[in-house]
Amino acid sequence: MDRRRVRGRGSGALMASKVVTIEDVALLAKTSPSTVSNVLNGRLDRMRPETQERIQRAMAQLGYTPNQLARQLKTGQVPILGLVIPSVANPFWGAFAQCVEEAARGRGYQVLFGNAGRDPAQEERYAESLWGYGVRGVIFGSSPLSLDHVQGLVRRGLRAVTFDRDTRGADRGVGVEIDSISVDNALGARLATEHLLALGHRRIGFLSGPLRTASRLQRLEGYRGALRAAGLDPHPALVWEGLPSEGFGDVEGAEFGRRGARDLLGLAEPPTALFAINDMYALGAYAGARDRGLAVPDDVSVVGFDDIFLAEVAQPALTTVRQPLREMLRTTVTMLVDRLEGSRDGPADHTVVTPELIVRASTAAREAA
Amino acid sequence: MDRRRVRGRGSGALMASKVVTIEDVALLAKTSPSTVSNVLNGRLDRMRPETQERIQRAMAQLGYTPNQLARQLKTGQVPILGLVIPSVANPFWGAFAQCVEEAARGRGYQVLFGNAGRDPAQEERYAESLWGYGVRGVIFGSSPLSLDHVQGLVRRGLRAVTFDRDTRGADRGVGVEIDSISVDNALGARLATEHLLALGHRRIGFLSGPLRTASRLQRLEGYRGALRAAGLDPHPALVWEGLPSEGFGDVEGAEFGRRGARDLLGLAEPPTALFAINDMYALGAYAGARDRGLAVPDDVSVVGFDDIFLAEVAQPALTTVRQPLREMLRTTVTMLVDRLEGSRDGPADHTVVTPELIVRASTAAREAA
DNA sequence: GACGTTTTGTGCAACGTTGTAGTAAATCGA
DNA sequence: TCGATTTACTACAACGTTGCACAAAACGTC
Repeated sequence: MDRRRVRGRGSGALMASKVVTIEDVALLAKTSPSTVSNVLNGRLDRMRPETQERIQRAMAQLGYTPNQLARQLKTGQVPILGLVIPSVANPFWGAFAQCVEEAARGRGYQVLFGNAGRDPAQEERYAESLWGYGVRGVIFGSSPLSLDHVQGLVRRGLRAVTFDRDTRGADRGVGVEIDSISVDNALGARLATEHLLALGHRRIGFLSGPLRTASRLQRLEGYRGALRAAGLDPHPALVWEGLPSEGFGDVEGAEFGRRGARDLLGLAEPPTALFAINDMYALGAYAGARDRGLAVPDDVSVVGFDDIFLAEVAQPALTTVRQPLREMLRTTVTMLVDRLEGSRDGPADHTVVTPELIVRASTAAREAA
Repeated sequence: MDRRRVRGRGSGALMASKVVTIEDVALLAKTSPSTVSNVLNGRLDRMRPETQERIQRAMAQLGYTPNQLARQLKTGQVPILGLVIPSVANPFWGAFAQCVEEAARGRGYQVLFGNAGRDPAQEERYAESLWGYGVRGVIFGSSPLSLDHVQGLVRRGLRAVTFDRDTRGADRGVGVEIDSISVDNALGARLATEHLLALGHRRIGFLSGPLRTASRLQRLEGYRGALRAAGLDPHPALVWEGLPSEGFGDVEGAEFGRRGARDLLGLAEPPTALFAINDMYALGAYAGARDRGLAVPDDVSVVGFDDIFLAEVAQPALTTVRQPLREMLRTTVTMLVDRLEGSRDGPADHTVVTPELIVRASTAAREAA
């Protein structure tokens, strides 16, 4: 009986499609699958140029594309990096994903991404499924405080790098290797706060969503530290945390910022400046100020964090704390791929990058009221 | 000799990692790989509940994750949808990717995305590599005018849907099945232009990057049609196309919009209103107007296209033509998955969705100058 | 022309999973 | 107690590729 393919049977219901295999190529080129495989893997010294050329022609003629699934079934992994982020719909994470993809492409890897909305269960499901596809390296963008949910996978050999999430504590607990990279969040927040203090502001609001990530807590600390250093008492009422039941504002960051600004500016003694947890919140704060009939920067100064490209285009251009995203992610990808390919080993690396304050038009000296 | 794994050899240099296989589970559960496979595939009627439970326990204990690579080697495909877009860094495409991911998840698929920057060669490389991973369904977001570069793959069985790109012409040429979905671009542009005309504007600029996509040309036609219908002669000088040598402004849309607005508003007879090819351009146009010392909407009205979430937050809130992205992409994913799973067949489907004008604060009646 | 040597090419057993075709064990009817 | 059924489970050959170990030419060399 002819053993050639009979596809599309079974319960799976996925449809048939004709696939050109290495064997078809070998047949047409009058050679063996092994030799074709040798061509694919660059072992050209093991054949006559003439043979190679015949194979190349056959491949082109049949439109052959190697089946990566089968190819990597032997090695057990696949040149894909997993990327777990809260939501690509947020311009910050969009730019993030773009930078990761560029850096990965430079190393011959592709990127499989998932929006996990900072939900540990979702992150875990996601990481599990990546593992199942042979993905052995994952970048976690701003995860929840704990990484327990991926420890199992990491123990089994998953290489991970976290962005904006210091994993030093986690390491000690379980002896597991997780690299991390982040900006010095406390410093960034201090820079922003000191800038506002220098402009004469004394009541400075802190505009954040839920404080359940390491980076947000660090920014809060930086803000408080700067206030204390200036002899001011950080007032809890000026810290806006949203409602605990709600999300992190990853999709609706601007909406959160708007509501928060409206709330803070509606206080009996409203702040004269706002430090937002990120640029989307800050841009939302513009709208919130407008809702209260206040102008930026004349009535309220606003500082953001991240320096997304919208910061410069915004009206007025946003003063913000810049994270050098592209460079950071190049480093991240390098760390990860080096570990995957075995050229780096040893204890986890925790890179901390220095942020920079970019002064634009959204901050002004407090009117001598 | 023990045949258990010896990994990490070979030239590939990809590192070892211990992998739990179906056989390990079978061993621990004192049963056969086949039975474990039956559990995995829900054929529970073929075993005692007790056996099933033993297997479940073994899987949990070993932390077993099925190897999708091997699993799908038989079926030849994988529950992943490919997504080819210009750039995730652009908030529109970010939201786009998010919607696709949500819809795909609802159908049990994941999304592998790539930024192709509208470069046909890049798109082709990308589609090839997706094919190699067993991906049999791809969504193309706003591709170049021609789809020749993926025809080969489509003939081999790739299922594709294009967004914002009518493939009717392509079909006739090669008899290949490509579904498409798009908004009625001409109508959207007409709506926008008529709105501006109704406000009394007579010199209306058309702010676009290179006109090398179907959707952009259609929008231009809609704009021209509306002008003609109002008895006006569309003036070529009012159509800004950027420089042909440059990109499409997918990453730097706002920057393009800013430059274009600056150019148009610097004309001897400047327009009093601008219709931007998309919202990022429109937001950039705000900055361009500001550069010229003009205010929106007092001195210039601006209309965008897409209705990205920033449109509402912007200062002033942007009047724009809304594309119902979420619904469109749900339809797109449904079409694609149905084809993949064989529940839909027949000739290509070309869905055209009706856009809606959302009037906000960036347009105003022309001052009776 | 018999022997090494190099060059060029091939056979085969994996990789982890699936589904069919099968066997073994339990149950049943008479 | 014997065959016939049903139930519970398993053997095995794929899927497309890889890389080692091996084989067959081709080429000296004396």
